[in-house]
Amino acid sequence: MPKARRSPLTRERILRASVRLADKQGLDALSMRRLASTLKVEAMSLYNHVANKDDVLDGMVDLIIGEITLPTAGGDWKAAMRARATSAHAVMLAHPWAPMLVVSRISVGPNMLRYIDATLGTLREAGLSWAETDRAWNAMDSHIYGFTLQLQNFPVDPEEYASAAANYLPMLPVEKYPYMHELTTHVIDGSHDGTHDFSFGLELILDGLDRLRAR
Amino acid sequence: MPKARRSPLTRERILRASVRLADKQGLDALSMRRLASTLKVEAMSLYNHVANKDDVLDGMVDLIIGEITLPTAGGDWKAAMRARATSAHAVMLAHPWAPMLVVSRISVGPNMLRYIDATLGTLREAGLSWAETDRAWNAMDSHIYGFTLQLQNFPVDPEEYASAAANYLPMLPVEKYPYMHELTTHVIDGSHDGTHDFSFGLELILDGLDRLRAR
DNA sequence: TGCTGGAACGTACAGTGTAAGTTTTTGCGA
DNA sequence: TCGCAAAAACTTACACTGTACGTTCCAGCA
Repeated sequence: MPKARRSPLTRERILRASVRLADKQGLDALSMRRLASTLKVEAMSLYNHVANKDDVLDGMVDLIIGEITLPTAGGDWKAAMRARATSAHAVMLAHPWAPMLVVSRISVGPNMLRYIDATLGTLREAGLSWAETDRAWNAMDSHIYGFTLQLQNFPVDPEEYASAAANYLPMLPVEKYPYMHELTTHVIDGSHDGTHDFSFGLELILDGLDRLRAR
Repeated sequence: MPKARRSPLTRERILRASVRLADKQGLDALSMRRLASTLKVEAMSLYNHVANKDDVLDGMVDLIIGEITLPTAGGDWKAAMRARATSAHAVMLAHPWAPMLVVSRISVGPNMLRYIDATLGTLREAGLSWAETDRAWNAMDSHIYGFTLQLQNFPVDPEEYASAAANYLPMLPVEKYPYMHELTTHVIDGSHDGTHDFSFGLELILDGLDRLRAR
């Protein structure tokens, strides 16, 4: 008689479940007990496969970094950088817990290392010096993480933003905060949609790098 | 007989103690009980002056935002933006817990509002449209927060970095991560100090904005 | 058939934020 | 100076956290 054998717990399954849970319920909801329960297991059983909660978080980061499309050196470096930044941004929007986690720990997972190496390679082969490559990489990543983190405090939908702005307006008296007040009115009346454009800052950086390269 | 009267607890004192504790012991060490004990008081007494822990965190953010030197419109906008970005960066280095908190919550404290208003005003008076002002502000802040957050995972001291790099090198086999490997060797031998320069990315953005303005 | 190693389980502990109830301290009017 | 009300501190309690430690179960091999 074939007994219902429990499907084996693995590090892989645990990490996938973590990502799913954090995506759906938020990072705060990710506790070892809750994670275990989604896998129909007790909390302590997880520790047979992962070292501790930090290990889980590290694993989650490397897992989703693997979703970013890698740039390839040799072709149009600007297009490659634009593509990788946009992809990274999109991945982090799909996993809102990710940017916070990425910037608050040193990641040395295989996906992360490959991702960094591909980025450095593209910049270097585009003609930047090593120091420029390092700083260009850092500047672009600052934009990616900084922008994505800031975006998470804003309603993405322009209409939603307009109505949210209307609610905020009373907190912004003209005499105290004249510029915020006026900017907000422009958002409300639709003459500025208030959308923060990821590519705006990105293109400033890319153009600047291009001029650096030309010299 | 004059009894030793306890100095009165206030929201102000609580927030200052929070900042001090977080500066010294890190944000993780900031619990309501520990915070209370530094004030020689029980945890629940704090709730007579602050709504809850989130209120404390919000207050801490606004407190340190007040340390940033405000830009003023009318003069050299680029110098003003450079000064405010550098000041913001410096403040966040002095309070390493700050950037994380700032980007993970919507701040509407008086200091924050004044800070934003001054920034928007300077950009607007420099000749940018409202949409450009909004996006320029966002791009610069992305750099400030993103850069500062990334910096916190790196040893600040170049020598420290060089020796840390030597430790990392074995994790970066040439055949798998050729570019990271070579960059690391340059850091080790001192031909590139590995320092990530805050002004590098900032100037790229400022120059880009200047060209935008000129058009 | 019995043993062994691995994996899941159960219990326990120190810590968290904070609701609710109790006691102490303080400032003020009589 | 006294008495009292209100403010503020304290105490207890609860549900939750990560995880150390010890027990139990079970599949695969001798």
